Amino acid sequence: MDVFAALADPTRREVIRCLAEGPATATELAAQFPVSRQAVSKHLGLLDEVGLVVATREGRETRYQLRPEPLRDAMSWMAAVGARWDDRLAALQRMLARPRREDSR
Amino acid sequence: MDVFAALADPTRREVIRCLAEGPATATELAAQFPVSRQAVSKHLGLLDEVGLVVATREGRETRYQLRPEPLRDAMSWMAAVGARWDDRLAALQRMLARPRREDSR
DNA sequence: GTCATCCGCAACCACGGGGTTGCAGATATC
DNA sequence: GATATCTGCAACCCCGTGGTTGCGGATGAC
Repeated sequence: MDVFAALADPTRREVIRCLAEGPATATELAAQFPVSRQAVSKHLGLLDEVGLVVATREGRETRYQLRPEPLRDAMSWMAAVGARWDDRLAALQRMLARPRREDSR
Repeated sequence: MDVFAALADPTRREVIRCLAEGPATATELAAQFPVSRQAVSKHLGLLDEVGLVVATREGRETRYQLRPEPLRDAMSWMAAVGARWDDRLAALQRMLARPRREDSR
């Protein structure tokens, strides 16, 4: 399962959107979704495998936190593909290719 | 089927990569893949539905051409999600949000 | 200690989608 | 006109996966 496949599911994208506003547990997230806690938990497990999320256990609950780095990889691929067809994507590609160290957050 | 789902399949991504180097027909593409022509044709049909590709019939063959606009939409979503977690993604989001008219090549 | 939560694991189901093969239609080529 | 390509449509198979339910194990509250 790669990043694109992880982003393919609408529920998963919504989970990501929620996590973008702050860390949360599986049950908290499941409360705002029409699916069961187990389903959300599965999605979070997938997102964790791909690296889009990190899980930290605190007592009896585990908080999930967004990790946007894989998104940059995906965007890099897209920018590279579209670079020779779209000037703005070419500009984005140059931007993404430029390595920096003071990255995430 | 949305753009992310379209990008989820590795074969489809490879097709897109090939089309980035120039238009091609289904049979031409199938020649460089381990799958049948029909499979490639299906993928091209999907990519057409999503808008990542346009098909133009010339005589008895149909050429497929890349159309990178949907990629920008996808990148825009990702940038928006990661914006509050990553400064560079925030910069990209500002860049993608800026509307222009002299777009796709 | 007892009870209530929160969680993960496992089994199970249903559906979609990637792949194949086969065939019929349309277009160049001779 | 006869033939060879190029294509699209349809039927079919199989496996991955999103979803469910049920259960048992940890942890916190009383």
